[in-house]
Amino acid sequence: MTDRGSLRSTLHQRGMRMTPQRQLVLDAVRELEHATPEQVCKRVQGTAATVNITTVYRALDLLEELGLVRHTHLGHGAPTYSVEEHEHVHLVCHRCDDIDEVPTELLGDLADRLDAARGFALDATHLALSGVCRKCREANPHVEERR
Amino acid sequence: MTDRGSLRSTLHQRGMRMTPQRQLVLDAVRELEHATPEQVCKRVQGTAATVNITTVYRALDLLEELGLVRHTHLGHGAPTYSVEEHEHVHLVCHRCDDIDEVPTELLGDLADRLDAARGFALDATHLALSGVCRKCREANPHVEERR
DNA sequence: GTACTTGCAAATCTTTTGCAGACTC
DNA sequence: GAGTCTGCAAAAGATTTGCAAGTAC
Repeated sequence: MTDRGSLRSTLHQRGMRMTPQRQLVLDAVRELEHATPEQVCKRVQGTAATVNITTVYRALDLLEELGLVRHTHLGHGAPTYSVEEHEHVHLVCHRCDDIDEVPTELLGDLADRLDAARGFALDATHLALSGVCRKCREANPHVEERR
Repeated sequence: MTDRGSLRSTLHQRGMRMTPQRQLVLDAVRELEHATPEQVCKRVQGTAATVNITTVYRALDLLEELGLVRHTHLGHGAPTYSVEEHEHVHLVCHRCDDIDEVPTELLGDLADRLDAARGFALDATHLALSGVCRKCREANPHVEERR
């Protein structure tokens, strides 16, 4: 149900439409990756200057409900949105705020272990792992400051 | 430098003091575990009603700078504070918002693998892992909704 | 015409900042 | 008396809500 046609009909069943604003928001999320609502709004306004941030929030909610985008908490406040297919684990450096991505396979059997230990179904892509990135470690090897 | 005496002298070196408000905030964090600034404030006000939320924020910042407390992003907005020694990985259920904790050892060699793959120094306690807890899975086994 | 969408303004919530008075040494 | 600490009020930033006007079918 990810292709354009079925998206339209999914919306239609609910009496909703794929409006230009919603399409622009979806496009912006696709293009930007890891964008905050604010950033998405800026991007959309590059094409259609009058689109309101309120509309962006509402569109993001709707698109998330439809399973087209998802949001990830990268720490320090702002959630970021990306398209649903964009599946990997995020690594956030809390020194420079850089975001790196690694395939979920790198987690190995962590999900299984959490399931076994606590019955917890891990959703690895929803949250980021925090730490210090290579660049920052090389720049300043001793501090392991946290934010 | 975690005991009361050296804390006092650390503060003193900076021309600062361990005021009743700061002590109350520290106590509240100790008692509550995973408390938001809001919750800490409520707790403190139970003892000293006039303490302002501003003071709580400032005390939390200071205590964090001193390495006595740390904050963790558990997703959906609010950071929560806990005492520094409180070291484990948090599992947040995004259905019921329940927080579970597992020893960091359960991550196995994840930290090593991230280091090897990306030179990333994982700080496992800073962020939570997100997913669905046992209770919610049993209550409603099919949905794997995200928040 | 009805129902959905949008933009705008205002409300809300969280966190930060400026400042004057109180307190400590 | 100098410098720190606090409470209050206001500012700032992010997100949500109410509502009237616009639009699609």
